[in-house]
Amino acid sequence: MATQTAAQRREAAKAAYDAFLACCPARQLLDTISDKWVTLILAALSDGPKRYSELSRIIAGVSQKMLTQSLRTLERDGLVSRTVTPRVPVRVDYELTTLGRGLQEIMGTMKRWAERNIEEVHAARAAYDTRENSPAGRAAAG
Amino acid sequence: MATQTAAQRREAAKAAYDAFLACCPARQLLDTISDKWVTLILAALSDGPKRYSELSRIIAGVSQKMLTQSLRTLERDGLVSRTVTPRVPVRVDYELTTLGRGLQEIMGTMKRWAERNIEEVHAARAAYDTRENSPAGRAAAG
DNA sequence: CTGAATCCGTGGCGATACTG
DNA sequence: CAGTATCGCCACGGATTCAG
Repeated sequence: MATQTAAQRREAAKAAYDAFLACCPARQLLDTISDKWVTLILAALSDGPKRYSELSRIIAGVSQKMLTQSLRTLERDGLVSRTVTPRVPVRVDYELTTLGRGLQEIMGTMKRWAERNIEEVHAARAAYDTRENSPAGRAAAG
Repeated sequence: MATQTAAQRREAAKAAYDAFLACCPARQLLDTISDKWVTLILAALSDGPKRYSELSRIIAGVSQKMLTQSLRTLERDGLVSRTVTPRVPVRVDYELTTLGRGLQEIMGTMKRWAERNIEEVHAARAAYDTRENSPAGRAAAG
């Protein structure tokens, strides 16, 4: 019998859960597109290839580090392609792959749902924030 | 004109971008569902209402803090409803709202896409990781 | 022009202890 | 049972600097 069932069992369950999540395709997808810069890069590339400096200018608020890092991840995942043209100042173009365009369609679906339902969410937030100050609001009915 | 065009212009652009993103419905949606625990809670509630302790047990790896915090956010956004039954030990049930079920459908769409395409992503990663060690791989064609 | 490497501040998250 | 409050860690992102 384990001397420390409580803490250790919980830890084991957590580890199992993490392992499950690490393998979960949906989780991996979310980890990708939940990145702020990734979504902006995909959007910026939606109307054709762009150079590194173009992306940097279009996305504006992004740091070099995050732009490069995000592009690397996207390239590694096969969502964008990277083309180097070795001129005097080197030129690098990034372009969506077929897989990347497929991902954009998913994001388009999400975008449409969000735009249809965001007002309801905002209304719910407003109602919640109002209710939190009134005492009887959160009491329940038996 | 401005003595510090470079840094300040960049800062202004960043602020404008942040403001835009703060209003972007798709961004808000992603901020919600990109949360690890939120997705698990929504999944756990997909087959009917659950009590706080049930959720805590089902999700296993979650801390009380994050479970409560995530549930509060979901409630505030109108995605789950919270019902308090004031017995001797208080009882609280959480249930998906109509809006929450709508969100689940979106997540189902994402899940299906992820499962269909995850192998291609993994293949791309494997190819990338292999290529990064070979010298000629990332050199370009002019 | 494109990118790698480094330092460092911030905040999210988990663990713990306490309450009604 | 269902939270709330507090603290510490550390991963993430930004700014900066160096390089090909």
